[in-house]
Amino acid sequence: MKPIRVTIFEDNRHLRESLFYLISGTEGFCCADAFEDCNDLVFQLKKSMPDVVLMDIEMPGMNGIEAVKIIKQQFPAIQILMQTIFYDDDNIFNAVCAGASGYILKTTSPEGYMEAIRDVFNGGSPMTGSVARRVLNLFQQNVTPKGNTNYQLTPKEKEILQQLIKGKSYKMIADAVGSSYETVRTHMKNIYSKLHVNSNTEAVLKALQEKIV
Amino acid sequence: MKPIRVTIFEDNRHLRESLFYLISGTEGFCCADAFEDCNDLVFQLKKSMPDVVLMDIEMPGMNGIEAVKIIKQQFPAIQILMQTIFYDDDNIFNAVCAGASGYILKTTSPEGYMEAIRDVFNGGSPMTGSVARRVLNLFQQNVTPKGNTNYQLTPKEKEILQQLIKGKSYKMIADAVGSSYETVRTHMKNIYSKLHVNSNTEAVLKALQEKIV
DNA sequence: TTCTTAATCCCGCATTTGCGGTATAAGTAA
DNA sequence: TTACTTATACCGCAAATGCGGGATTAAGAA
Repeated sequence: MKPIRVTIFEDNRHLRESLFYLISGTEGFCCADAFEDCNDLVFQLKKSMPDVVLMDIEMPGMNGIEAVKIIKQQFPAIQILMQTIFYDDDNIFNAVCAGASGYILKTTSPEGYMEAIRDVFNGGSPMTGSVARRVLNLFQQNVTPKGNTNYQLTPKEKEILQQLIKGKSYKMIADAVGSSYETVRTHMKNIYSKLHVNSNTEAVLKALQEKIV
Repeated sequence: MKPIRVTIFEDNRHLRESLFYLISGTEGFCCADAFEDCNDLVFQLKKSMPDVVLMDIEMPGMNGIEAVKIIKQQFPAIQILMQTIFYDDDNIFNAVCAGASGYILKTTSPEGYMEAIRDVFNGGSPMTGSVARRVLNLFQQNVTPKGNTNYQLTPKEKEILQQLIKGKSYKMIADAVGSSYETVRTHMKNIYSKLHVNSNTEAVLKALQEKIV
């Protein structure tokens, strides 16, 4: 069984060295390298070829989020475990979007660290319950803005609205749904009235936001 | 210190009773009730007033996801921990959207169960690394559809596009950005040309989809 | 200095849209 | 039967939009 190769990016020297010895000293792991910043990021990674990168978010020079983007672009196979001191929604959000796979706090125990590294390596996304909660909150906010409000659109109206949010004009919609231009206009009037909007852009916006379609 | 009150919804009798005794027998916990289905869900919850609900996804009658929606609507303070046999993206997605706070597998150890219950109670979202990974994947898919294509919009053009996707008319935009109506029209022409669209609905659609704004 | 870009503004015209009517046929609920 | 809803269709008009021009100014780049 090959050991899991880990490369560390962490500006705090004490923590960096502690992690280095922790990882090197654990059966089944191997600390390929440890850097204090992301200079020569790509070059260093090419040399050390890690399975897992342990990335600090707060660093001088290039920050951890930027580094994650680059790593994921250049080495999509590398799993990235973020470590940070803070619970910061923006950072969590950005790290996740950039492609980080796990997110742990620096207060995590040595055993926790090793388990998290093993977990990301095995395709998991280790994160403490509190970080996960924040991710879920962001998820709920962004992915399901609402979806509860009911505008009582008839099937035909929904069909026409669907066409509208594809960017079609009334004429094209009429053609698409097999009704006359004037009929589409009538339906649109009713849709606008039900959605409480008064322009096509507002209708598109509302339809997309509230996932009426 | 008050014990954490837990109510179980789980159709498998063996597991339900095991969990009941596990929770009741653990210091600091109290199993308020245990049901095999979600009939009289609201009534039962009013009676048992739990802090945490342990909810099975696969159940006869009302499924766990529906139940979550109702619970979150009626009792927003109750934390819900989903338990399931499967890793199913759709279920994870739906449960999260419905308002579940944690997601564990039934193969979790008794200690794991208790820790997860404590974690949701304390505002965390316990989930195994593999579940978290699926949530993150869904997150990345839904929240960052693309974002790579670059249309070279100038700052002013972006500003105007931002106003447009709020549903404003040219006149209102002119007012909002402090330019004349005619200037806005000129910018719009350029925006349309850069985005390769030829109507405001298409522009809104493209702007929202590709997160140009 | 010249060239380019971004931002500003105006005109005109054909088309589209928003909104006010009116009206008919089919199906459904009271 | 009598409403009500849904879908259908048309007219007219004011306003908004899309698109073709042209033009000036300030700021940088070559």
